[in-house]
Amino acid sequence: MPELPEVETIVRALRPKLIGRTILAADLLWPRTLVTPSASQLQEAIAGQDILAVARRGKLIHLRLSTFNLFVHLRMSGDLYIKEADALPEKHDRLILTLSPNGQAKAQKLVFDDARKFGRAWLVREPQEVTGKLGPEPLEDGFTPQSLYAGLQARRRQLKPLLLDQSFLAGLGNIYTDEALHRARLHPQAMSNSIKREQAEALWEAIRAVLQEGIRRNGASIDWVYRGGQFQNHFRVYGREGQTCPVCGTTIQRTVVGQRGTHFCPVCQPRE
DNA sequence: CACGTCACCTGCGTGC
DNA sequence: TGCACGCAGGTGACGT
Repeated sequence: MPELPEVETIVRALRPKLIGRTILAADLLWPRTLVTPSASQLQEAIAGQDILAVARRGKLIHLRLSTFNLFVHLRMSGDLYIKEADALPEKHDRLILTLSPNGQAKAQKLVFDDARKFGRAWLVREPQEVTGKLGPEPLEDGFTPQSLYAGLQARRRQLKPLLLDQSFLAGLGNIYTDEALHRARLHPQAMSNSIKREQAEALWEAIRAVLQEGIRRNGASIDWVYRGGQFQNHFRVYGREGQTCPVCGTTIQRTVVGQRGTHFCPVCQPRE
């Protein structure tokens, strides 16, 4: 489900409900969900931790706690939401955190739900332990047309796998990469070091535009997991194989690049 | 360093 | 209805 805009949407929804509350207990239902610490150390470490801030780094959800930092990566099918404490456990619940009551609100719990079990959580002292290898945030000031151009020149890789590499840029996934490349009129398999300065500028602009539009529409919901987003109704290429390009009317093609389904317009995005 | 392949998992849609 | 198959928003560990 989630790329940067979907994670940002979840973070914005959770932030006002979580800040100022205390985690009372943890219940780990699928042990591999927790990378660190060990399941036996989790309870003692997390009980009594206050939630000071709720943030996002790339696709990671970051809860800043009194003395620890909790990170959650939703991977393919994860979701994170608040339920009433007396709600029945569901089939795909993997980690449940009991929250202190919030004013007159009833006791609640923060649930990490993940059908495919790819999602992961970390409870660490230092954020760097989890975020250390991530590339720049595409919507922050450190990411500029110049830095993107320099990064592209420094590598010799196909554009799509490079943009999916979280150490190159943090937050793009399969959908937003296809959408950004289409907006920038670049072929997914163009080599990064062949990109001209003005093309890099167009790509920078396209990346920011698709992410901002995704956030504005509360993300994309394209399967049974995520709810509420509208961006899926505005895809130009993703999932539109056989339909027409909204720019030129050509039939959108689907191919496979780096094991990922890849959608593009052969006219707007010529291979050259 | 770049790339291909597999592994991790479950569930849904399609076609026979 | 059942069943096999392909596909899925992500990443990490391999081998070449």
